[in-house]
Amino acid sequence: MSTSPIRLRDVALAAGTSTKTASRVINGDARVAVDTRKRVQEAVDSLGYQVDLMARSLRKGVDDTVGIVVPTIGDPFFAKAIEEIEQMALPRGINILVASNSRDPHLERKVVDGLLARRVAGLIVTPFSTDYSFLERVSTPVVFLDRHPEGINVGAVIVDDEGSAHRIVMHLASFGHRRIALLTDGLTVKTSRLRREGYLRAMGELGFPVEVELQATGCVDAAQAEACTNHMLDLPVPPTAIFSARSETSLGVVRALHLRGRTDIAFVSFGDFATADVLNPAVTVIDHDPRVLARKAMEMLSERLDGTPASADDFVIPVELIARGSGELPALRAAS
Amino acid sequence: MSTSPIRLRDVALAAGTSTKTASRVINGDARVAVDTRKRVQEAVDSLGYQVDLMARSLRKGVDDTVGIVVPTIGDPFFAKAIEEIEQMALPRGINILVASNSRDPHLERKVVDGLLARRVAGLIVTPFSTDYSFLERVSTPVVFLDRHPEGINVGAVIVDDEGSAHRIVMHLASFGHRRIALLTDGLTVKTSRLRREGYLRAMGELGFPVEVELQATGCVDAAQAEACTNHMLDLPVPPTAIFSARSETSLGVVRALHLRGRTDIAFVSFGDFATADVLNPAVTVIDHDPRVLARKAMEMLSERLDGTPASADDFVIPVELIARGSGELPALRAAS
DNA sequence: CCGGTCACTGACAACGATTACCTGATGGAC
DNA sequence: GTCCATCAGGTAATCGTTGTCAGTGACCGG
Repeated sequence: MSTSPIRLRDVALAAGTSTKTASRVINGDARVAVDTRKRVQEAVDSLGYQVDLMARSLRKGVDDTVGIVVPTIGDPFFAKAIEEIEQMALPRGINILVASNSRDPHLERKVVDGLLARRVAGLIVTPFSTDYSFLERVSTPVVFLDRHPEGINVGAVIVDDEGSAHRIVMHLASFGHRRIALLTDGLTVKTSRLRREGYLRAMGELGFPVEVELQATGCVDAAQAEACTNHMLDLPVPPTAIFSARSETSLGVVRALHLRGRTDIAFVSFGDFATADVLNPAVTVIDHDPRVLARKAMEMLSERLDGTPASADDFVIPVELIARGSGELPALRAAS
Repeated sequence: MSTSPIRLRDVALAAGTSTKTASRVINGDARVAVDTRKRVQEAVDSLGYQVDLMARSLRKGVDDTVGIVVPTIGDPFFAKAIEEIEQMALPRGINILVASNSRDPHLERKVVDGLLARRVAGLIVTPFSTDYSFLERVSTPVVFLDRHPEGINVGAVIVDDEGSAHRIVMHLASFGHRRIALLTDGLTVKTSRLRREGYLRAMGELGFPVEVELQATGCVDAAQAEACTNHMLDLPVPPTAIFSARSETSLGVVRALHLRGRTDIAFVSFGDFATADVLNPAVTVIDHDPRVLARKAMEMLSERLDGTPASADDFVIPVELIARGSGELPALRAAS
């Protein structure tokens, strides 16, 4: 059933040349006589030869592969980022290795080490919380996505987390809200910390009281966000507005609000999601587009692969607040 | 900045053994003296040695890697499938290579060849429409996901597409619908064909007229599905119920229905999606869970890697119809 | 005391491609 | 006619690891 694999030497034999010449033809080296080139080409075609990429990579020292590390692959935000990167890599003949750190810093280190051991040409990482100083000893180019890494002085492709969060709160306040709740991922995640800082700064500037019970800072997934939202709605004096700091937690918030029929509560999501504009009211969001971030990250990695040295500066992707209705609901009931 | 990589020979040198013995220690070979093992271990730790997986793979002939080919990575259905597979592979030390065929049969062939050239240990493929007979000449184990492949007599992990589609139509009919519209992907996609067959069979059994204008069979993405839905709603006699054959097209249908305020139209989606149960009315779906399919596929691939021969039988994952409201709306206006 | 088994170890080749270096031929300049 | 530059192509080393096989002592039963 299975045919023995065809090696370069078989091609060379068939074409009546040495492996070196065959190699030259395959790699597009100009210094081969037209006639010889043709013979090799024919041999390649008729035998159906395919380069053994393992062998090539071993010899070259790097694999034509880019590793991507994200917290969870199934999260649509990261899935779209991966898709974008894969699309950009395809024409260059670069394959994509995906790995998740499962929100575990220890595992993250292992996963990154594993990819490095594979001699990937480059790495795109959404850092979770590890200390990344070990990467300074590594020559593999790494680009950080969505979060600035800790322990290493390398730039990342990010958005203005703090400023955007600040803006969301200001937006809600302009519609009369004072009791504004915050839902974030765990605070070990850098983006969560920054978005919370923006929230706190805005609340401070507005002179609004910052209440602990209005901050849910451990919402890892939609289910937890839903539980937290329900809990807040059950407070003696519930919030009149909710700011969800991640699109995945937003799904949980939406669920809670809709299932309880409390769509009168204002809501803004940091990050868009499917059906956000279909819900009633449609959800106001910060347009945090993973594709744009991913594209820039891959561009930077490509440059790095071509020799451009790493920059320590972050690249900040501008984002917009898309008002769709849920964020513009007024605070009907006089705030506490 | 970048240190020269540490090779096995460096470890062997430091431990005062041969590379072979060092290799034995690293691979957990029992036949090494305790003392020697310790010395090698220490050398590994102090030097920070990491196996060069390229070299190992070349030597072994296979790479500890599984390739996954899907139409689009960003589609939540496939993203979740990839996630599940990655999670299962992680403890086995297997890495995941993802590639999309971008809905292009020609590209699909190239992508698969590329992965094979990389000597992946195995492949999980959602076939798009290529003739897969070329895989019969290949010894790499392949498991097909979600769709039965053409041109090769190998089983796949699928659901009962035809039967489930039939069931959806029957369900809608039981609420008085006769003018039931169908939205599918292109008919070159096997699942689209089968789901349409189920639709046609049910319509035939019910004695309902099958109208061409109620079948949109080229809805590649949500945007096209939205356009098709709008077109159908503009018909002189619009459908009273819609059956969307993919969760991604369902997003487009939902969009059209909600933006036009036509949530009185019954709707069933083949495949669940985020916020499906939050919408008003909540969307009735066939619970076509990518994780379950992916888990089974990876289990089959694992067995294949351990030597179990391929089976020609499909493995059919049972699915359920989850009634949430949208599929149980009555056909108010007397059907044509 | 000898042959045999066992535990441990190392030298060497091999995986399949690329590449540094080299050879032989050609042809034009002088 | 000789010499050198240039081109085509070959030989062998190499990438880092592991499989094969051989070899060294130690220990055991007879």
